[in-house]
Amino acid sequence: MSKRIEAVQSVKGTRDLMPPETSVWQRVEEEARRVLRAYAFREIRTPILESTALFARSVGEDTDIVSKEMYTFQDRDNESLTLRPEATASAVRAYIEHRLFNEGGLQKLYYMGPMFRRERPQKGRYRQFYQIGAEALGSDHPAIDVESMEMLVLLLEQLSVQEFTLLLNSVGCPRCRPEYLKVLRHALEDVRANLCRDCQRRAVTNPLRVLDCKVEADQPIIEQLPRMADYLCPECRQHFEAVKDGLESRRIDYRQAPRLVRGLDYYTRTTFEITCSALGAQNAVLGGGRYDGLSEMLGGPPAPGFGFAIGEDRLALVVMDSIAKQLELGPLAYVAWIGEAALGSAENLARALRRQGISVEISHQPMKLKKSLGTASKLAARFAIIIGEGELESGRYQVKDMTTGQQTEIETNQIERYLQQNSARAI
RNA sequence: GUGAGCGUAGCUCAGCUGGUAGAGCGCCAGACUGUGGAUCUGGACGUCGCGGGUUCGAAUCCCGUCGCUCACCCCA
Repeated sequence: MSKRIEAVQSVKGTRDLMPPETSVWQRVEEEARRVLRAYAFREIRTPILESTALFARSVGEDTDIVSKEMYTFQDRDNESLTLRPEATASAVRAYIEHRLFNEGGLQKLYYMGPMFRRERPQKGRYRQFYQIGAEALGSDHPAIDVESMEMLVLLLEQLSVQEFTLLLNSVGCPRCRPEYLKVLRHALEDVRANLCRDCQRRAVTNPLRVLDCKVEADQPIIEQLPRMADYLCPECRQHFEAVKDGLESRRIDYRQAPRLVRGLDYYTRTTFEITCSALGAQNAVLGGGRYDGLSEMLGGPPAPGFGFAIGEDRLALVVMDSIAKQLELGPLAYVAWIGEAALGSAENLARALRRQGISVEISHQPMKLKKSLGTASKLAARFAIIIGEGELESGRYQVKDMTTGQQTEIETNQIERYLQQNSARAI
């Protein structure tokens, strides 16, 4: 007996994006491109596959991402390759490789595409996920930080995202951060016993994480812990103040988040995140910050930078409810033909309209008119064009507006114009 | 990687303490042979996630496995 063949399914943590969801993604990407272009960012496309060393050196050997989440394999010539877990490293690598620093001034680049991290999937977290990111390289001016955040807030507004919070912090630089960590560790030793179980562990493994604890009972203790902001060196402090002033003068709401910690080693000074309550546990829609030493870590010249990544999966999730329905547009016209004699004329009309970029659907099989209109209705077509014996003879086709039920006879060569004029919406 | 919950028709789900499957929505057809969305009537559709075990008998109980969800962790 033959055994039933098991259906192959998508691999864990990856998924197919299907209509109507894809129309939300298209909307998000269109708007992102528009806003990025408005702020003079230009697109780059880097490989998804990179040398493992790139991420080890930039993101950091000891981070979770590098130490346990990367898809890494030996190529046939034994080179170690990795599916990118993020793209800032790639962007900076490309910046160095193509000597963009020789062009002087600021280089503003953006990218979008899939990233890979082998984590346990859950809502808003996938093994293949998508980011839209941008990097501004070649300046450490605080206005870069402010302008980027301004742009992101604009993007969210354009996408009608309602409830979001901008969280801001400074993680200092290689000069002042170690000093703070020492102080924090010391402070934690005294209060450790009173913290929750998780924090007792974090106090040793990753003291910064204690600051991010959500347990109610721990909050009073955490409040009392030393803050990075109080240990910034003069330069970092000045930068932080300038960023805050910039946001305030532009009327951009933010919340200072002394506990906001980012898990990548290359961050310096400004770090930020925008969260959305609608997302649940994985509530960060986007995040980023400054990385003034990254170029040098990757063998390039000094080139301070600021960048961010938007979690497209999460942003799409937030945008979904509000606009998914209104984005689902059917074809502008459905061609309903009656009888084999009308098929040729119907196909000619469909082709002519389609060549003008008008979205048209047509049946390749004979159907009763009733069924044709039912299909047009189901597809949410705006118009149905009816072509039968009478229409063939007169050369005037019936054009029915499916929203009003109104029907008009239109000269064949006038149909395109009629459709354009009588539809308020885009093709 | 750890812990918990869940996988039954295309979708949302019901199925009590084991007696080999049901509803709503959707789909198809007809009432209505060139006019859709409403109504009525009829119809099709299930590897009960997969594999094994217990049993006379398993969607139901047990074990394993895959997947999803939630939390931890981490981050986008």
